[in-house]
Amino acid sequence: MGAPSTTALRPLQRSRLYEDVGERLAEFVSEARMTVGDQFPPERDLARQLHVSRTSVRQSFVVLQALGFVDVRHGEGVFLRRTRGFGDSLTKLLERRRRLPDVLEAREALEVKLAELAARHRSADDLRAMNAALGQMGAEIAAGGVGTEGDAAFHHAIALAARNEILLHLIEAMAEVIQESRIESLSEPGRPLRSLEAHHRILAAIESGNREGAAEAMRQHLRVVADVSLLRWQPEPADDVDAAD
Amino acid sequence: MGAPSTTALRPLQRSRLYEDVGERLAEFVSEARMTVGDQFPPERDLARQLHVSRTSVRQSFVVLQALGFVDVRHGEGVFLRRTRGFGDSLTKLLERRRRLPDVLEAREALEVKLAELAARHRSADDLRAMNAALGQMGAEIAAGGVGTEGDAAFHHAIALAARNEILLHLIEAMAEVIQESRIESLSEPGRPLRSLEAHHRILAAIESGNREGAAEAMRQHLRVVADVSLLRWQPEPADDVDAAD
DNA sequence: CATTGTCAATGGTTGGACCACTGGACCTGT
DNA sequence: ACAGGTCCAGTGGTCCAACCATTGACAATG
Repeated sequence: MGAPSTTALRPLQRSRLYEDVGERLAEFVSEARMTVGDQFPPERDLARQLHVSRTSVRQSFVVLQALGFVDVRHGEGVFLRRTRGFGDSLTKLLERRRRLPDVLEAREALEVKLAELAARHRSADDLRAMNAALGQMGAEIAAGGVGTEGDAAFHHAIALAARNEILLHLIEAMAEVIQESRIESLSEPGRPLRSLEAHHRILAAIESGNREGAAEAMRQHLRVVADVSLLRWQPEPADDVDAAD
Repeated sequence: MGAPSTTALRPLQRSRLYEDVGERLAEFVSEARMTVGDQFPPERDLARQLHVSRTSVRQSFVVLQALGFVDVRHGEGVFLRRTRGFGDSLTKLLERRRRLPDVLEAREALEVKLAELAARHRSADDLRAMNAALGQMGAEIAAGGVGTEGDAAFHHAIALAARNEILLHLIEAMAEVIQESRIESLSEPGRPLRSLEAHHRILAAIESGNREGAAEAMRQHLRVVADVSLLRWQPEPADDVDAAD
């Protein structure tokens, strides 16, 4: 461990072949000016031209199909299904820190709606879960913690109470990034208690079935959270050139 | 075509092998009580037990990795990354018609926020695109059409103007299903013109930078659309038993 | 002209071979 | 004993060659 941390000796990471192939295919789509519905060259040709096995090409297409970018039809060929964001799946997008403002805005869009729906659909069990989460958060804070677990549990309970699988899926896809901003926010002095109070207001609105009130309480809460997160946030210099916009 | 339509002779459709393997793996995860971080059996073993080639098993894992469910580590093995919704990706969720209310609610959550952001960030180019879309929609209607293309172009232009890649990605993931409801809605007598008027109100708010007004105009517009769609909507009986809820 | 049969093109699957990486067992000199 | 190095079995990564299954077009047939 005594050696200086050099740039040259950083761990070299080899990407998987099918990932590289996927990138080339993305390049090809734009170079060849392909539009939705167009057909790709046969797998065998692509394999020959890229100097990889057909297996690797196929793995790429399997992934691209799973992500909804292409349409693989037995006996016909492979077809382009949508162009936008061919290279960046949601996961990849979320990995970039400099997207934090985007994430916070998206979170607000989803959670405000979730709170509104929760106020409409909440059951006795849902309310119990939310209460338990707040109890947990209080206990965490009393024990000297910042209450991240209780916080996460509360928001999750609301998402479940909203009874909307699509929204639940979307918010869960962003769970990891949201967790990061949550930790930042709750580490601010005085924040845990203030957040806990905001949560109680949200819960009260949901419990009484006040949809607009629940939505508004959630919006206020998230704006504060976002504000704190953004203060600590330093945008990274763009590591790639996405000139097109 | 004179033969009676029998149940037995319906076209049999084979799913892809790696999809079946994926389902088995999902079953395995729950049967084996696997939790996050646990390791899967080696690919070779799985291939032998499932009576498929190792290639097919690998294709499954490649897809599962792309969807974020597993972690494939060269030289080590394959590990479970998250349990939630192993079986149902967003795509699969969206394929189910009986989720229409969920889709419409999710759409409202996203598009209302997009309108608000568009009112803040719109450039001259954005406004031109929106105007062009409304022109196209008007032309379609004048030509006897219902204006679906112009409608789609308008909403897309707003999504672009919002300058939020995450939200853009989310709304695009739902583009297909939204298009279906769009067609239904605009097929209603008198709807195309009424929609066009609503669009003009939204555009006016965005153009003047009135964030709250843009959000509210969009909300009103979508509530009408949702209302009409829901009237025609017939929930399908559950085709699967998801008892857990 | 409609129907049927044939066939080339293309994706789907297989089994086996070999390479690359990881982690632990084992050896070795001190 | 211990630190260090070596070796090796296990595991994922890639390739190849062959064959199966499906599709669409075209020729042969009536």
